[in-house]
Order: sequence, then structure tokens, then C-alpha cells
Amino acid sequence: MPDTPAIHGIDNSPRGRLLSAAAHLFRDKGFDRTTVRDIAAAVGIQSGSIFHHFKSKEDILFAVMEEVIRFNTERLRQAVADGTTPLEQLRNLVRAELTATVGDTREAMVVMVAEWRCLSEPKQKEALALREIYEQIWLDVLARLHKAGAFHADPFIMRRLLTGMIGWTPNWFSTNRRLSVEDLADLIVDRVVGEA
Amino acid sequence: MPDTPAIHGIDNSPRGRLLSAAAHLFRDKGFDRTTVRDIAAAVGIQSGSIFHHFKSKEDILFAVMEEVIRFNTERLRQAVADGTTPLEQLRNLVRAELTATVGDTREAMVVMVAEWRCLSEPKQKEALALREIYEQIWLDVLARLHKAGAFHADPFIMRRLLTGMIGWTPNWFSTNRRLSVEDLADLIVDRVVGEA
DNA sequence: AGCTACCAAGCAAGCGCTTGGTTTGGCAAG
DNA sequence: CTTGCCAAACCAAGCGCTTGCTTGGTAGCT
Repeated sequence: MPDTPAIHGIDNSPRGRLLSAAAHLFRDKGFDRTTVRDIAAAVGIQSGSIFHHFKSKEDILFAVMEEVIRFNTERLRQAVADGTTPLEQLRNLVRAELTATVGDTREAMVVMVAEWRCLSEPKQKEALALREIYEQIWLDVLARLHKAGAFHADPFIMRRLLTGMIGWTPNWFSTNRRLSVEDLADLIVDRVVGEA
Repeated sequence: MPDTPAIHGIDNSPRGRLLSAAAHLFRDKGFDRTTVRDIAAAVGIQSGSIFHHFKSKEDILFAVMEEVIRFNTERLRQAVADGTTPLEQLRNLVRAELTATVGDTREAMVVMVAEWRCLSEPKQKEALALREIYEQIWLDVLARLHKAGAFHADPFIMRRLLTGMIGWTPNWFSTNRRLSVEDLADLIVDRVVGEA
């Protein structure tokens, strides 16, 4: 029974193992190019048996996204709670999202942005609702910083630029290199509050 | 015969019209979810007739990418040539890539980053070679700026952050809003050379 | 004649998912 | 300790449909 490294925040029930394997495959080959037979083989069962745990292939994708959003929303909340000043909170947020993006939930995070449109419209809306809660945490901290005069640009746009910077990191950042997540976080924070 | 808006740098021969339609569909639904029947219908021919112009569906995707890289590489070259100082060149580069990304080659650019892995490995390498020429233009200007002390961070990493910021814009930037491409470009340039 | 562009029809393969039945582990009654 | 039972987990087989692509032929222009 071949298996794939688990994703943080997902248990190792049969269902959980399917989710981790699916996330790994979805990231590797994309949702459409991954067959239910691939997923089944990755956890060592028959393809039909998958539908005992999920009612459709799309449901697997949605479950991956839902789990990773919920888990990382909680992580963001903790990051804000752990900071005393807005600047410190921003740094914690960047570190948290970086950890999610290139660290323990990397595969699921990549899947979430890349395979978004593979969801049916109702499921997209469901996921979007969860996503908005996540984004609001960012916007609150950025708005506070902006009010304090830490940067001039529109907080909404600043968040978009941050989303881009952080969201692209899986395409180049490697954990076993010189640059640590903390250093990269500092570098990104500097893009917001000055100090070229 | 329904048709789709052409993409800058692609002629309107039968082949060119197929490319524009394909790029539009690929962006909309993704490569895998787009069938050759969809593409054929978009230009008003039968699905089989596509294979008179391209020898496979993958070839269409590759052609879209190749055309858009070549076209925009030339655009970057012009941007550098039009600037007298490194800072001016950077601003021109950002404007150029923004124009490519949210402007006249938007659909093809989005397809290029999103559907990369739908190419077979040999085709990926071919595309990568073209992409490296494109990237080198950026790195040259950034290295010059860095040497002049305009920013402290590693130029390679700075390029990655820029790629993220600019590459994410199609997901939120709208041409008919208050923020112009030029203003956004200035905002992004400030993320590189300071001035929060 | 010959070339480009196309049509009409369909094949072989792969897909998501269904179906009916089998194994497995836990647990309470006898 | 055994027995009977149930639900969860899984298997083996395959159905119906869609897919990329092929084939053999035709229309129109030069």
C-alpha cells in the first residue's frame, strides 16, 4: 500500500488518507488529469471504493480545499493573537501564510488556487465564503497599519500584491536553501512598510 | 461563425483565429476541460478539421504559449530600449508586463502560467528555453539597479516577488476602474525601490 | 492539376461512477 | 469463550459516455 506524506490538519482515517493522496496528485498533475483510479492506487484500494467515502470526484477536491482553508484560517487567527503591535501582526501573518504555502499544507494550498475553476459554481461559492473570512483577517491588520501611516497605498491593493508575492513562492522557494521562511517573510514585510 | 476577440501578436489566418479562440477557451475552462469540439465550434468548423492546422491538441496549447512569449519578449526589449536610466527601464518593464498580463495578451498570458503542466516534458523544455530569454531581460535591469544601490535584496528574489505581484493581477485588476495600469506600475515599482 | 481548407462519420481508449456482493473488526448475548 | 450480528470498508466487473484523433472524400481557388 503506497502512501503519500500527510498534510497538516488532515487526520489519517481512510478518508483523510484519501484526501492527502488526492491533494498530492492534484498538485502534481492537476485535477482533470488525475483519475479516480490514480487516487485509489495511491492508497491501495480499488477505484470504485472511493465512492464509499466521497460521492463524487469533485467532492474530494472540495474537501481538500475546505480542510485547508479552515486549518489555515485558524492559523492566521493565532498569528494575529500572537502579535502585540500591528507591524508584528503583519510579520506573523506573512510567516503564517508562507508556512502554509511552502510548508506543511503546501500541496493543498497550491491545489486551492490552481484548481479553483474545477469546482461547480455552487461549490465555488461555498469555498469563496470561507475564503472571505480568511481574507478579512488580513484586511483588518493591513487597515490598522495603513491608518497608523506605515504605508500609503490602498490596503486592498496591498493585500493583492501580497497574495501574489506569497502565492507564487511554491514555484521557486525551496526549504533546504539558504533563505529561511523567516528571512523571506521579513523581506516581504519590507515590501509593505518601506526599507528597500 | 461565432468568434472571439483576437490576441495581440496573432494574425487572423485560419490558424491564427484558432489560436485566439483556443486561448480564450483555455483561460475560461482550462486546457483539459476544453475539448477540440469546443475550439472548432468557436471558429465555426468541424472538430476534425482542426487537425489540418495542428497535429495535436497539445500543439495548439504550445503554439499559444510560443506566440505570446515571443511577442512579449520583443515588447520587453523595446521597454528597456525606451528607458535611459535603470529606474526608468524598470518602470517600463513593469508597465510592459502589466500590459501583457491584463491587457492585449491577457488570455494567453494567463494560459501560459496556469496550463504549463499540460505540456509534455519535451514541449515544456522548449517553452522554458524561450521563457529564460524573457527572464534574462528582467534580471539584467534588476542587477543594474541593485548594483546602483536602489535596493538591497537579491535581484533574483526580487524578480520572483515581482513575478508574483504582476502574475496575480488578472485575478483582480479591472481595466475600467479608477486605478490605471500606469498607476499600478508605479505602485509596484515602489515595492522595489522603497517609498512606502 | 494541385493546393488549401474543410466536412461527415466514426473508432479506440479512457473516463467517472454504479452495482451487487465480500471481507473485516468490534461487541454484546448466550 | 463462543456465537451471531452489524456497519464500515472494500472488491470485481463493467456500463454509458466523452474524448482526441483518423479516415476518405469534396469544394473552391489559382
